[in-house]
Amino acid sequence: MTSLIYMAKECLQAKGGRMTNQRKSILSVLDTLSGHPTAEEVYRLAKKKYPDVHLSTIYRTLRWLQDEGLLSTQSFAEDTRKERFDPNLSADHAHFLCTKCKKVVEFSEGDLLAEIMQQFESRTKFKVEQVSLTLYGICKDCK
Amino acid sequence: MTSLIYMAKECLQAKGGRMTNQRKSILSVLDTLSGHPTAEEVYRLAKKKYPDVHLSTIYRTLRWLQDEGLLSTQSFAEDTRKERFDPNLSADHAHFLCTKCKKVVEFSEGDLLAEIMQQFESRTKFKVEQVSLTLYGICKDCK
DNA sequence: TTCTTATTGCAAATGATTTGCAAAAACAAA
DNA sequence: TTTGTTTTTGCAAATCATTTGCAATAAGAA
Repeated sequence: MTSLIYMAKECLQAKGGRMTNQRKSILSVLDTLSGHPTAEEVYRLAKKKYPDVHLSTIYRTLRWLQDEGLLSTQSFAEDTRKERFDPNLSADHAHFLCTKCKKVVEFSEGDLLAEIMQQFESRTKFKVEQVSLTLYGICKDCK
Repeated sequence: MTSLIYMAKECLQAKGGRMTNQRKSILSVLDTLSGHPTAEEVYRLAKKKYPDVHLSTIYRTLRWLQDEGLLSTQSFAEDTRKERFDPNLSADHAHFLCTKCKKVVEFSEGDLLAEIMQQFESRTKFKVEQVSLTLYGICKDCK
């Protein structure tokens, strides 16, 4: 799997964009992180590598990566107003959110999701383009 | 199925709350509405019945109904910052959102959702308390 | 009708995210 | 390396949905 940094560089080259220290720090944070961070979380971590990044730069960079299709966003019932950024682009995964520790766990569920889409399409004649499946509960560690 | 208005009155009686004209107008809007309105939408409709309602009263009433368990909230990828209020309390339904006309369609899917929960629980040893399934696409009318 | 206390209107606060703009930094070209 | 062009940044102010404090209003019991 190619890294975010690499893919981002390709986008920049294609459009005459520039690789700044700020972007480098943000990309490396996203590359090493396993979860679904909020902008604030990315901000805190990116600051360790490049203390002068401004929060608005985090937002701009995250939004840019999203526009380039290198990142998707989720919002969970826990806090619907706060966006979470998901570097895992494969469409065939679902999420589990622990309501205690707020941890997000991904699980690939490609077959199931595809089946749900097909069933619903044939039953309703609607055209389904995307499925979002999220489970809420308590993770093993918190039990 | 008992109406929202009726259930709300019961809640009021139990706790010495009061049935105001504002609440009546909001409840009747929710009772007749079929979709998943935002606070703004409830506001616009409630104003027709009781022109002096203030938006903050809408929010307070919606939140109150939610706390009483008579309403649940959803947020959809279309606009993650805006909450939508769902008078359908049965846990066993999923949503389809048309990305063109923003219409929300509910479909009962109890068996499927229960099965997903059980499968995931036995596979991961996590405790699943809630499942949220949302499909996005184009509805029949918009095709 | 009166009294108590829940509820409202309003304006101001909040919190996440976005935007305008002048200053700073990339990178291409010289 | 210096210059020039253009992208990107920092910062402060704007936005937008939602919440809150408080004095004024109105339910509903007595």
